Amino acid sequence: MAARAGVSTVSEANVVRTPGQKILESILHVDMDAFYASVEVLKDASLAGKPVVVGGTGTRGVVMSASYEARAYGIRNAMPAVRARRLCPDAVFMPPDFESYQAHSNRFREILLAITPTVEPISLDEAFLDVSGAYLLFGAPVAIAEKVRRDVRDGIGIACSVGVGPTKLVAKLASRKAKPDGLVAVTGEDVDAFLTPLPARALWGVGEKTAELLSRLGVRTVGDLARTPPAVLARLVGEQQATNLNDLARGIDSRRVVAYEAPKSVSHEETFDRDLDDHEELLREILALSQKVGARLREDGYRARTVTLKVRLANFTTLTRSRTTDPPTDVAADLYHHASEMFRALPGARRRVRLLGVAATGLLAAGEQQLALLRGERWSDVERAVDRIDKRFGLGSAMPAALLDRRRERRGSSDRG
DNA sequence: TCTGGGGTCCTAGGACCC
DNA sequence: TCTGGGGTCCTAGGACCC
Repeated sequence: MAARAGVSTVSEANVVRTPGQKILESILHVDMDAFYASVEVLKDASLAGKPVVVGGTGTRGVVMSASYEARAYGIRNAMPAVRARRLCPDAVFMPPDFESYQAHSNRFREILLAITPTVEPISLDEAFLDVSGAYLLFGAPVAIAEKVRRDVRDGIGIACSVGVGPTKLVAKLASRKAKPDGLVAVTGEDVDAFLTPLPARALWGVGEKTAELLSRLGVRTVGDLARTPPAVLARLVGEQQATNLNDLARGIDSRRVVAYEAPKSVSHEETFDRDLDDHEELLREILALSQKVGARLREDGYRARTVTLKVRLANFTTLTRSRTTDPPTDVAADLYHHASEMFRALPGARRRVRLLGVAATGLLAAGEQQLALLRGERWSDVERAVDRIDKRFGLGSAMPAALLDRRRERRGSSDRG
């Protein structure tokens, strides 16, 4: 892997403009390589050089991260675990350790913030940087990209790949090309040549379904897409998406790097090891999910206007039901009240359920709250007290009596909490 | 091959209001 | 009597991203 480092680097001379001229290629996309798997190797050095897979330890898991040694066997992210096992029976399968990933991610963010405040985290292991204001301190974008790679490797011990470009899309695609452990910079005049040959699937917003629709039109590459009139595209994918795709394909992407955006929803869901059909058991799961969502809302200081229940049946069909509440709430008892009512109202009782989820949307920050908190105050106080107990004695120290059975049932099973 | 969990965004129809 | 137009909100479903 190390042998590939820096292979595709475009020389700095291509990027720097004469003084006074704007440096256009100032967006960096930084992406740590095989992040979860790399953290597991840091935690246990004996895993180094082995095929390591995070996820897929349960009966229904998918691969969440695979080391490059595992990828050599054809193992990919989001692949069902059973298939990954078949491809490489000797791979080490690890359950995810999100606390550790979060800690390494915080460190990652600190390293990036030491370069510029304009850091937009995309996930735990990935971020955009706008370094147009960092020239005097750290030099041209490509020099900064090299510094980021050094700092991340020295500070965390994990390799990362960096893409440099004039837009988010180009920077993102450049970092993908740079993987693993590399750096690719694309200048403004090279954007067309860079984008045109890529498969349409590479673009943001083109997934499996859209790629299939496009291929029926004979559209396979980004270049094909750029040549397709938006009106033709619109019949397939809708007005908005058509304009969006046509712009991206021609290198037009005006999205800025935004350091912080308020969350729009908070949710928890769980796929069960086996399909459930017992009504009481399902209601207990809905209560447990409501508890988690409520705790998150209070911790982050939001109240939700809308509660959504998600139910995936054994045959994978997915139903959602949502309800807008007045006043907004951060109280788990309220979330449960609505979610359980919506569950009971579903047609066709006694169906086998594969997954349940509870989501809170229409979030209002504490500052935006009206004074209309007349209902729910009592429960809110109770749950705040539970939050304090959890903080002192660990999550789950205090819980509704209805959940005690659930906890006992799960002890000693696959549940590690 | 048999499909996780956390999110964002879009579409489309219906209700409701002016 | 047989039918407006626009705006906004709500709900259900689905594609997509990491």
